[in-house]
Amino acid sequence: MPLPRSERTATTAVPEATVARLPVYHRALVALAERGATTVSSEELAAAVGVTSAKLRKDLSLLGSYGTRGVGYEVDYLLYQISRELGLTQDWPLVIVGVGNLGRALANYGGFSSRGFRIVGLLDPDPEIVGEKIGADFLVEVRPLDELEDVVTEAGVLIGVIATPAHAAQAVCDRLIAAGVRSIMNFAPLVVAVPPGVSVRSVDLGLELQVLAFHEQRKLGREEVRS
Amino acid sequence: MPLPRSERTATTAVPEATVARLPVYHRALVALAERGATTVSSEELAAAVGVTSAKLRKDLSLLGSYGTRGVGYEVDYLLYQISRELGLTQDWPLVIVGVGNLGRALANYGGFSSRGFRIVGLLDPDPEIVGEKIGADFLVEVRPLDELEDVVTEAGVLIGVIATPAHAAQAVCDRLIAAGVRSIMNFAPLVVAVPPGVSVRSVDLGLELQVLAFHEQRKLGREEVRS
DNA sequence: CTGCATTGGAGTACACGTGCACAAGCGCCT
DNA sequence: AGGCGCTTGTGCACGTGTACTCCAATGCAG
Repeated sequence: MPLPRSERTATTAVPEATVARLPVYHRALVALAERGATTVSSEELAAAVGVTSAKLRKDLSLLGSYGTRGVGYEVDYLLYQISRELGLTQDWPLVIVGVGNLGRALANYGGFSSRGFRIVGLLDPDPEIVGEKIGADFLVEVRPLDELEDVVTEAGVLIGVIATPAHAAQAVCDRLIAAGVRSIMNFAPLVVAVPPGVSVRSVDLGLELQVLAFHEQRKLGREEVRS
Repeated sequence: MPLPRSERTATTAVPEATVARLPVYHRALVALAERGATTVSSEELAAAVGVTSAKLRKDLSLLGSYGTRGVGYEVDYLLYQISRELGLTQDWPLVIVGVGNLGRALANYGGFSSRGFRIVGLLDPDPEIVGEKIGADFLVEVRPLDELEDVVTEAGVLIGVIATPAHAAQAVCDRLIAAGVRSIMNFAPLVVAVPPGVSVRSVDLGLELQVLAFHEQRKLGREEVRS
């Protein structure tokens, strides 16, 4: 939704709204594959992810004509195609800056490695944390914040995760970009400024709750009126 | 975007897209207030949150005509109005189910209490974790999962947070709703099914990264073509 | 091999959200 | 007291995304 117009590649033009849904399809397909399903109809898959079947078909048709009429989509094949489109078939090294509670949660989150994301660096300024080994599978050692540029350069990191307090976020963001990172995942509760060409996605945990509170308040208001 | 049409209240009709931006405005205004600003123009505030000034003004005008022409918006006053609209002026008790890394991160997240959210229950099935005291300010004790219904009922909890593994999420969700919860914040990587009238917001950490990977792959593809 | 039922894919109409531009209103300065 | 400049608020047109409908392709059964 941010994403300046110029950024939108004209090559195959997949709408942003569709891109946002592709990972959801991917997730649902993985679940189906684990359950042993070989084929799935647009109707079934749509129900599983909570969209209409028409939307699902339109989304998938943007990627190509995978799927056979009269039968549906072959789970494995579709899964591969979506993975390829999302870039999940290749290896994405990433760094996480800030090893607080959230940083640890991210480092321990199992859903990364299975999707091609590999944590190659954990960085924190606190000397007490530096040296600590974190992560369930790959034991990654926390390194001092000063080595940020080294880690990024050595491993060719293109994606950086900011899990620092708000006051440190912008500085970290600038350093990441200067070192060569071009996609930022920001968990700090502020809008980070980036030069054009750099993608940012922000997730603010408190922000999501506020949206829920808004709807909840509306529900309460309506009930009062009704009574 | 999910949200069935019938759900959209006709009372004052604030578009969903605007609701999603209000917390961002709120956040920026808090930062401005801390910096000592008394008034702010739509241009300034828009720049701070990364939207156009027209969009910002239109959003704010939906709430009412706060702000004086020729001057701008009074920070404190606008902050109060947005807070009220979002329901941040009242107290929202909430429970967090699943005290893993993410659950801890949420429990320790400082941004909740200042926005009216109060964690009244931490629940986990693991006996080793039960009894542990978590949280920086309010020391909340982890209680066994069986007491979910008790906690929800006693404190009148309307908002529930699911921070469990995927396989446990749907069952927890059902129990929360049965106990009286009407808004679900879901961090488990799956789409939870809920009856109509219940709001759900899902945040999948891995999902966001996949969107970034998609854009990054597009950038790489374009560079290859160019060279 | 033929007919039928099923299902993906394309085309179309509509609604929502966005950006632009202008008018209305407030405060300040002369 | 009056005009001038600044900023808000809003009507309108545009583009994007979504929902709906139709059609043809395809597998399966007889």
